[in-house]
Amino acid sequence: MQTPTLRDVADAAGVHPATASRALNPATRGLVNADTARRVIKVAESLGYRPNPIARGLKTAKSGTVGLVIPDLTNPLFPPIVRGIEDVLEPAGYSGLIVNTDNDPGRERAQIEQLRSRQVEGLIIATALLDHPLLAQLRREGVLMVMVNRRPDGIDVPSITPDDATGVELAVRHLADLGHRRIAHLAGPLQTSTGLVRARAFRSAIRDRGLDDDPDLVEVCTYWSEEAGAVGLRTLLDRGTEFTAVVAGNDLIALGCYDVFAERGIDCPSEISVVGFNDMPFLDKLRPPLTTIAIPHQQIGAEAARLLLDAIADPARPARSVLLPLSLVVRGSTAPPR
Amino acid sequence: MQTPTLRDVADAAGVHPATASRALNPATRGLVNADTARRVIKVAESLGYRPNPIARGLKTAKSGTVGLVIPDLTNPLFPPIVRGIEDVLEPAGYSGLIVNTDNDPGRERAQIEQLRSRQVEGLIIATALLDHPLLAQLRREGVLMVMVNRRPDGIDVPSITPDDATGVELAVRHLADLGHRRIAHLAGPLQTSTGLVRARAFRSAIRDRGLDDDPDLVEVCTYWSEEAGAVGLRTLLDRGTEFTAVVAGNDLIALGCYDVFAERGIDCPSEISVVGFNDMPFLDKLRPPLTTIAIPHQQIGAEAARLLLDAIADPARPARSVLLPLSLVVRGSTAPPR
DNA sequence: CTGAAAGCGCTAACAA
DNA sequence: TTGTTAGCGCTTTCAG
Repeated sequence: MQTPTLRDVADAAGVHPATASRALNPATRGLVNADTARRVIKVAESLGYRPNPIARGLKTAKSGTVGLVIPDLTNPLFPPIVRGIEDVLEPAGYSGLIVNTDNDPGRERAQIEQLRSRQVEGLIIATALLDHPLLAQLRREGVLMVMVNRRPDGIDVPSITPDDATGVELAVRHLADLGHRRIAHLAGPLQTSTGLVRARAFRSAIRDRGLDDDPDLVEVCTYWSEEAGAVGLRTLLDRGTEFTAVVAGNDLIALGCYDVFAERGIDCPSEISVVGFNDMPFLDKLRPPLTTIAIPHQQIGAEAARLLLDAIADPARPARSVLLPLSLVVRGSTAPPR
Repeated sequence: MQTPTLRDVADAAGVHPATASRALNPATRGLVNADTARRVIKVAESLGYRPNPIARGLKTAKSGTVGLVIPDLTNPLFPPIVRGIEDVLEPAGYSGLIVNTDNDPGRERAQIEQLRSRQVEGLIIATALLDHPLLAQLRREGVLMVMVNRRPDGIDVPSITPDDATGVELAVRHLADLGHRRIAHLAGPLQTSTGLVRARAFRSAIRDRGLDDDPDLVEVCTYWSEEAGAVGLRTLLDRGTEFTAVVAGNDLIALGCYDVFAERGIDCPSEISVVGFNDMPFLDKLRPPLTTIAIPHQQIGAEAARLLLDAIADPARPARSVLLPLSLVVRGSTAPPR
């Protein structure tokens, strides 16, 4: 026999399907005679009954799924976020549908379309969403959304982002405490909100501490990649500006610095200290282990899921946004200047 | 107006919903007058009609989803696999529902239960599934499955696994070619099929090439972890057995070796060469960059998804199993013995 | 080639 | 407290 339906349970328990439905649903169980309920539940168990959420969804217009829109699961940034999301979705009876957009606006659009047709109840969006109009349109159509890692400006969507400014501040303070006065910044692309926020935070952290605020100490990388980081550091070095430490826009950019160190025979940390950003896995295995700012990715995911679940429960509730605190992880790539 | 239904389209096109359904479904479009079909399609487009897979699923008993059962998305092994899976699922109109089991048999059982109630059409299983009976039961109940990274013995389920034996062979050959004669093996836990297969392959590769086949050269690690790898190497070293190279059960174990090298002032590769297994991300950033065996994780995922899709299309087709070839990535941790 | 009718499994009024 | 009825959006016989 195939998996039993509600009808089978009802028949076996000698009640009407509607009664069985009420008995089996904790929310409506109160409407049913306790004995009957018990009996129905027992029968359901013995039959191995499993409710069919699809059928339920058809009726209630709730699918019990949410869409997770990420650029690329292969980017080490995202697995912990997704894990955090799943961890709160699951106990709530929800499942996440993951799509990878590779940051291609066309795919993004198509994938979101897909998700919507699958009747997801909301979207957790971790992509850059270059196609800003899409965001606005989704909002207009009443699609529930939470943005991760990115605060959409000019549009009222709940978001959950790391407190990048304070993170940069942490890095600068750490270096200043070690005695560095001339600290460089290899910024990420300024079109990305992260790149911009961090670069701005860097300048103000430098100024706040009265360190050398020299525009030549900032170099903008064209991508968030090792290659771009290497290019950036080379430019900085070739410019002849003096500096004893660099705050990298993220860990990948810091990794690019390592390449340049090897290539030019520069010793880290004795000649140049480096601080990364993100705390990717295995950074502690590098020589030297990379000092970096840790982002609580999993919590970010968890928080995002909570926000979305809240929005689903009460769509009218105003959009909250959360800023998550970061922490400094001191390893071997930073030391006092010599 | 809410998202339009098939009825809306039919009304607007002046046809019966059934006709609209036929026109919109490529598979049944032939049953309909070409002109009518065109008209319906046009109307559907202009209305922004999106079919509701849930409703369709209710009727056809197909959900368009498959379950992905993995231990922990946070383990760098799995993201590429999942990505590979998604990449073939998506164009086929399927979505993957991911669950993390943390290798807890109870959770695994519950999660699979969950997936089944969500009417997944099949399961891609990447966990150890310690609870072997569960596997057998699922088979018995006709659940379509594909195993990843693990060949279930004694049970007829399609699987897609890396060709570990040849991988180990590759590593041993590489070291032998460099001139090593006494090669050690830090095996992964022998209760895991991977650990066992690799350890066996090691012995036979050694014998095949006429190298020193000394049981003292093999040490079994209790986990697939750095810590266990470090412990293993220390044991090997303390035993006093001579060796100039080690084949690690996986990259994490190799990383553990790096720790011991640092701790005992051993130079790699001049004193001891190391080969890892897996080619995790960022291995090229280590000092020295780790030579390792690369597993085509993404292809594994893609292949697994294809297998499952095939099984869904034709459940009667006999279980195929695929062995994927590995490759050697030579980096800086291997050199001729001195 | 198209329409009518029924039903997938479940839930939500409404009535009894 | 329980049963009746209807219907979510779609597909699929079966007629016409």
